[in-house]
Amino acid sequence: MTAAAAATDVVRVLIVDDQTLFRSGLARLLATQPGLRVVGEAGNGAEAVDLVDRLDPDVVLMDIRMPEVDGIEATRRILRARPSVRILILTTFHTDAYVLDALRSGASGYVLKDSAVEAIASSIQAVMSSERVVSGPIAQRMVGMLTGDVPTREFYDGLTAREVEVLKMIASGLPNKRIAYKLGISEKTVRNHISHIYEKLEIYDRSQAVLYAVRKGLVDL
Amino acid sequence: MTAAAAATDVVRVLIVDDQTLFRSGLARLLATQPGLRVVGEAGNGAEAVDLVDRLDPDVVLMDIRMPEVDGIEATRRILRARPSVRILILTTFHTDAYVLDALRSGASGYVLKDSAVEAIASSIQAVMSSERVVSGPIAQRMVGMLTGDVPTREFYDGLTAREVEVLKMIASGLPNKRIAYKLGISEKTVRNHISHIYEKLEIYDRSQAVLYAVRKGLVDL
DNA sequence: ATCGCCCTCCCACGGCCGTGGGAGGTATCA
DNA sequence: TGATACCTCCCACGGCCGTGGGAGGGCGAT
Repeated sequence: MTAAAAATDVVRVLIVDDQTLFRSGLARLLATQPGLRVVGEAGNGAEAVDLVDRLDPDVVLMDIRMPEVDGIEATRRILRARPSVRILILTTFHTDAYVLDALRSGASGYVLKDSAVEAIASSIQAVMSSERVVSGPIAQRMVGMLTGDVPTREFYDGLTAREVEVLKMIASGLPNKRIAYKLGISEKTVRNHISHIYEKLEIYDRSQAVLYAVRKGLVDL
Repeated sequence: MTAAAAATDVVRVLIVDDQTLFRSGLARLLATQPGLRVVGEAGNGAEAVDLVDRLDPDVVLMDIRMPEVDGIEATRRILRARPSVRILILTTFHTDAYVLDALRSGASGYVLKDSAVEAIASSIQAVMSSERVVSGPIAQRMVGMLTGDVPTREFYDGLTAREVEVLKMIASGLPNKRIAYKLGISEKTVRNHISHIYEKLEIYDRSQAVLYAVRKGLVDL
């Protein structure tokens, strides 16, 4: 199947992004690149899953943040149905927490939206032949987090999984009491976690924690 | 001058956006639209000012959030040098506080990035002939805020200017004490403002205020 | 001129938040 | 088997935060 695609030497690409302008502009740009053919466009995750099934692309260029079904969930569903499809994440920032989740869900790599077309094109070719592709400075570290057994740590300045969990809730505007209730632990324990978070992030209060979380993409806006 | 452009019946367009992929994709798309010619692209505000001077476009498609010189400052500089140039703001969200500033700085209108090419094209034609152009639901309200004398109010759910000022500081992570100091007022007064803010926004604490501000684009990330 | 809105300031109170230090349990690693 | 790190819980304390109600001055509209 993948051999058939390789035989014709043309990579079939599906573009998924909720911004119409960006999506169709990218389609137009990629059409000029040799060895690529844009076979379709989708505006959300659900549509993407459906189109993959019908169009049988080799590579899916996938935006992460989308209404309804986001890129991560779409990646999971697509790979569950068709493990041979390569998925390449499109993202605006390299400090996006969702990129991690997407890669963990089986995406083959990610590229920044602030790239030249040629970079996208070569990344597509790369994921077709070899392994993972990442662009941006902290790329190596992120890959290490996935291939190596180093969990999520270190990307969040040393926060433990539990602490990240608490931080997310803080950044959703929840008071300590409800965080404690939701996690099924004491409120005192929550406060301990928070103290440790502040220490590691070198901040002083709740508001700055919210800002940190927003910047790291830990919360939906 | 503008008559000359109208005579040749082709609108000269300059595209300004820091995302390379989006920028060149849009250029490619607009090239297919009749009556338009993309004469150049700029990746930041400074470059935009320079290119307007050299390329003499009729309309500038301007992104707001850019590194270095942002779209608002670029709009001001361009219009100061060439008042006849029409500037059309490109934005992702219609709840972007910067859109207001941009329109106040003399931009002729704004369009959402999530639009079809045809919409962009017709908006360009519209600003060439007539007046302001806005897309999206709350469009009318925003225009009213500019043409009418209604200041910034109502866009921020009824917050007064002072309250917005305080909210911005909250959203920067400042404690009440420093907010009071910076504004040269008592800390008690700051607390009063904050209580009013909470009441109007129907929220309960600081964290949610930060989230509101972030969503409204009141703070830089 | 009177009403309403905004900004300013005060007192007092209760609650939430963050810190300090201590302590017990469970993993993993050397 | 220690050592280390994590998660859990406790007590106690001080400070910051948000609310209540009250009050005065300024400014624009009716």
